[in-house]
Amino acid sequence: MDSLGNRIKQLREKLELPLRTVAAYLDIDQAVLSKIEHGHRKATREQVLQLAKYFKADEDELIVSWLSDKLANEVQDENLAKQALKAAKKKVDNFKKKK
Amino acid sequence: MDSLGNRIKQLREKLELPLRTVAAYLDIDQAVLSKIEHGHRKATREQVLQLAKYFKADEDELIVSWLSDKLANEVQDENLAKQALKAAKKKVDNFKKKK
DNA sequence: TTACTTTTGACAAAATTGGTCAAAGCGAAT
DNA sequence: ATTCGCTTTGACCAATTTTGTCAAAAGTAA
Repeated sequence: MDSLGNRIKQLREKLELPLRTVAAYLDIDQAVLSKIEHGHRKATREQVLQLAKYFKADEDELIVSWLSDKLANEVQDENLAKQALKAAKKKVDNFKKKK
Repeated sequence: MDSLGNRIKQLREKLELPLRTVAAYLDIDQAVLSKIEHGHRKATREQVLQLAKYFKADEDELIVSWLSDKLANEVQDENLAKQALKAAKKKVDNFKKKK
């Protein structure tokens, strides 16, 4: 699974579009999009959805990519990252049962 | 795996201490500690470490509890939570290899 | 009721996020 | 070597979120 940044960079380059064009569609400065592609900034949820639409890409795939970036980021430097992810999974499972 | 809040509430009640006392040790208002115990506020990393020390509890256990709370929280309402966690795990594994 | 603890909500300061803008860096074409 | 368009970087700013205080309300036990 790629980072969201890599993924949208691929998509953009396949169409040979400049940052400017895609950024305009998202209504942000191209600088921000550049940073998103490189993982120096996080995209917002809304932006991910817009990007999926724009590139006619699978929305779920991009969301998973985006979410997992956030998760990975949050624990990456932690020694206990793996255990935390495992425990988080259980918590989420449990939460789902309640509904 | 319990939430951090539950865990420290257990620890505090076993010693029959009021919020006030533990909060004083953390140098925060008891209101904040109450909220942390109930999961209405997140603790800071530093606070988790202080709590482990205070209660002579296992630091790693509390950190995992705290981290997994954060992770679970971030994806809890997402349909794709499970897939995101799975993908995050791979990303973290990959990251570790690089070091 | 009184005395103590806990919970809640309004508020404020500090930190983080999400953006703009301008300048610098890079590559390809002339 | 210069220029042209695209990309990257960094300084700065506004808006949002976080982290805490304080005071009052709600519980609880004597």
